[in-house]
Amino acid sequence: MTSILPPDRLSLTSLRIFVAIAEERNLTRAAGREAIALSAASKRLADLEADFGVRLLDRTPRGMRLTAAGESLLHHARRVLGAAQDLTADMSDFRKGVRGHVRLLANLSAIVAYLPEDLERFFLNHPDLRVDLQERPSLEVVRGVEEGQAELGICSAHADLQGLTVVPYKTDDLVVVMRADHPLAGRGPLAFRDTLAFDHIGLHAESSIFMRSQRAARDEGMSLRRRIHVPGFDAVCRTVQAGLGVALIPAPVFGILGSSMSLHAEALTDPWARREIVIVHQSARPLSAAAERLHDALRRG
Amino acid sequence: MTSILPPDRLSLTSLRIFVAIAEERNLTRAAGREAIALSAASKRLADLEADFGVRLLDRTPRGMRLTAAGESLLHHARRVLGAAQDLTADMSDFRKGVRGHVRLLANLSAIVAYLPEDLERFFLNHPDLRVDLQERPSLEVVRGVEEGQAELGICSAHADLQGLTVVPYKTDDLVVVMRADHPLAGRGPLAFRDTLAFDHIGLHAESSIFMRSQRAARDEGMSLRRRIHVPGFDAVCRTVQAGLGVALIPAPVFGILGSSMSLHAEALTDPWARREIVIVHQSARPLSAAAERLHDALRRG
DNA sequence: ATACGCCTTCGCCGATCGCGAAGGGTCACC
DNA sequence: GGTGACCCTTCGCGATCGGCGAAGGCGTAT
Repeated sequence: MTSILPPDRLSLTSLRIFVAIAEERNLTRAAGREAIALSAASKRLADLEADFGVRLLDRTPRGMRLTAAGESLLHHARRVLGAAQDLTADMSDFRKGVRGHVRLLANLSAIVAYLPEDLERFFLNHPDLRVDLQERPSLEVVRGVEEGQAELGICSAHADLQGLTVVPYKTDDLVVVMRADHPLAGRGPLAFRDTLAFDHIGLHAESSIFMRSQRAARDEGMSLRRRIHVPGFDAVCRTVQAGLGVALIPAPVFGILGSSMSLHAEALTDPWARREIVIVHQSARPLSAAAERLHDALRRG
Repeated sequence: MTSILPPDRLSLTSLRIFVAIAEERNLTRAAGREAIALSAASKRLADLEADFGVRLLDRTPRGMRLTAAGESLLHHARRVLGAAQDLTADMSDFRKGVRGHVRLLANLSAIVAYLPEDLERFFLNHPDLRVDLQERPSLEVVRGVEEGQAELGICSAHADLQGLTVVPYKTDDLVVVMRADHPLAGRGPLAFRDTLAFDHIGLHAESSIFMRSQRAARDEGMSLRRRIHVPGFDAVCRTVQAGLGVALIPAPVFGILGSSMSLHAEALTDPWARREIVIVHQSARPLSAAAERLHDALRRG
């Protein structure tokens, strides 16, 4: 039974140097890049191999080549170093006077439409707090909060929310954006059905807007003509501007992006176009002081 | 401009000890637990605080209490140490003779229905390879492969697969499971519509089976009566057995779980009940030798 | 007041780490 | 087939780091 060597004997410096060697495939260059003597780098590598009992690189006359074990270590080392990097970055914030940190997951609509102003106001009142905001599709927001990756989540209300505390955040309405010269422009509020004759520009396939509209198309007994998926509402709008089709976006997003691009929007009359956006957190664990503040601020926002 | 201190000055040992202190909220006990002298633990903690320039714990006469910065560090430290743990575990495999490691993401259906036998056969031919298998909903399988978290993915074919190389893996058919005394039992192949009068037991909301059947319900102009979501097909079957409703599961899964639970299954006639399951990987990056082997084995499986 | 629990500081010693120098391969080019 | 250009490894030395136990400060309990 070879006991797994405790993570102790492992040094982040060695990992960093290993990554450099693996990337450069050349000890000399790697040592230069890491500002360390060639001999020291060599020793660290040899020690790693000795500790793990595994050859990590095949030495060739003109450099080094990763073994399978080396490939695996490279992958893991990057993860470890990335996590360490995040750690120091956060600590550095605290040193600069930050007094609290909240991890927040939110869907793209919320990030584009509502969070900027709400967070701005929040930071005015709490300059000493910081928010780590990550974009996720609504379903993954829920998962992330359940798993404790983040304390707070913002997502559309239709995910499976049991075990979480839910408070309403915003209500938003989807609108149809199109070029000003589009046949549908100026016709007033539209039924989703009316848009099905045209190509739709969508976010990535996990987005709740896309899933929703696809379902709605089925409900109409038709299928959604989606010509392209692009990342981000700005890309959606530019694509619409290019005349590739129409798109569904939250009304506030149109207010931000659409006007400056001289696009046109019509309201959508279907009931599902009104979406409830909520704030969620684990019911079991109490919120940190910082998260509590943010939660309050968003709820009142 | 305070430069972020490089991850170098960070020692995994210090992090481990910090975690112990934070958990025990008592230096003496933490030092005992980590088998280190009290003085050494104290010094490591002091050094951490000095390096980060931040107070991590408030000293009270009866122990220690985490500050906000300490809470944050605890979170990060756990991540870093977890990653380091994974690293050493994998390296330990290699030392024991493993010659390759493949990270594989798959949806639950594949994991339950097909992978066990295919992997068994694979390991017979390749006892020196190892597979890290993680369950994800199909959409996240795709994301994981795109982001390089795993080399190979197995998912249903309907996700957005551009940029990935796709080969067919299996075709499976969904069946309706129910208790033997259920009204629908023994009526022969069913249309999904016929099941809508009864409660449905579902996997978590991200599962493609659930999303699919919900869409199908809409297509029928009805809504799915879902009484409960449970994690895992075994839980689904037990819930069905308890008489809480019917459920859709892949036919092979019924073969494995259903019979021993004296459940009954009927085929589903709707065309969407036949699902294509595929193997995907990044087209851009070449597969490692080990992944190549697994890919071949699964494809032929 | 005394004793106890909890943390910090200090001085000493052994282990670790980095550096430069020396060494030994392979390949390319005369 | 020598010679030089690379590329990596090994070795010995000095500096630094990290651990240990002893001594000390501080608050609380008795």
